[in-house]
Amino acid sequence: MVRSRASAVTPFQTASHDHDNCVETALDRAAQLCAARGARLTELRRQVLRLVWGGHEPVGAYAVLESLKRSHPGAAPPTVYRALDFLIEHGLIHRIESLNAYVGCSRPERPHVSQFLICGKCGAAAELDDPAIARAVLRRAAELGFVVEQQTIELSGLCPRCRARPDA
Amino acid sequence: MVRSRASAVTPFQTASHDHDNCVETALDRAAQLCAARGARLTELRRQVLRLVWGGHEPVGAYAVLESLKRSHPGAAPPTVYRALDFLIEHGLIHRIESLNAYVGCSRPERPHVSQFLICGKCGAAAELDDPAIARAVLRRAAELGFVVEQQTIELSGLCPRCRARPDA
DNA sequence: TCGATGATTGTTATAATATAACGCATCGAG
DNA sequence: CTCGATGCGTTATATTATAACAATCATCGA
Ligand SMILES: [Zn+2]
Ligand SMILES: [Zn+2]
Ligand SMILES: [Zn+2]
Ligand SMILES: [Zn+2]
Repeated sequence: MVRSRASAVTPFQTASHDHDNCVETALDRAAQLCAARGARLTELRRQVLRLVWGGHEPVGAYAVLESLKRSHPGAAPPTVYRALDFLIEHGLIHRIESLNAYVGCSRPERPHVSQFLICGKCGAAAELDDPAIARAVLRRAAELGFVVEQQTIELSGLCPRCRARPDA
Repeated sequence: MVRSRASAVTPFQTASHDHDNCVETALDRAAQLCAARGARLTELRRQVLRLVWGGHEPVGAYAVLESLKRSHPGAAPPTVYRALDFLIEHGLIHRIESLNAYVGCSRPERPHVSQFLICGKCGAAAELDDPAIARAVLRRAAELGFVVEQQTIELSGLCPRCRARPDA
């Protein structure tokens, strides 16, 4: 049996996770990517991206809006939705359909399909890029003559940490 | 290699599909299932189920409401949502998260996980019950110590029939 | 049969999520 | 500079879903 490489650890964050650094890294990568593509990561979009990256839990558009108003008093729903649209188009965040919420993308360098594990207890969402799942899905679709354009794969349940602690 | 049985044809409907019969069968099965479980498939719930089964395209709650009003003038949003909740609880319909819409379940006899192929052109949704996909998903989750409670797997794209016709 | 009980439905209001439409500002190419 | 495209402000509205409480109905034991 082939062993996973060291990088294939849990995609859920551990207690020692340095999230401030995590967010700064994500913002820097976003700036680089947008520059490379000629896309404008304006200050507004950057702030929305930072707010979506506030944690590893998906966050709703109106929650982003409330936070954004602190630094940007005139913000209204279109302000946020337009920024979210931009960030999604450029693969910097993903939309979680089953929650009507948004979460930062962990590998924005290139477009990809991903799968999400979403903990119902702590709210954390882990992004997977599992070739076996993608392969199984595409294989079956191909057998049926269906051309897949977009995949929404969201698994809700209990993450390892919440499973370990019986309650909270 | 193991060959699929004859029943494993495309889950998309063909031109010869007798949908009136399809709906009646679904309603009869629903009645039987509810009777066996001691659940009450009231006339209201039965009508909502019939409306959701109006086609093999997922249908929104407010579209159901508009249709329902013809036979049930006093209907309001809670009327529909409560019926939809009942039907989902008993596995008679599924909710499509990526569309905020509802579609009849093709195999309501027992609870199951399913995957949906949704055509962006004609709107049809086909329900799969592919063990390979389910296995790949559960396997990866288990490796990560994640307990899966619910699966949302929705693939949008182009169905075989729409792919065949270049345009419409 | 009667009435207690829980399930179902009626009704009104409101919450939560998302988009339409239009105008102004800004930026960069030519 | 001027034009055209993009970004953003602003107001209003669309779409999806739920809260809360009253009225009615079904069922079943006393
Ligand atoms: Zn982090
Ligand atoms: Zn049919
Ligand atoms: Zn089903
Ligand atoms: Zn189609």
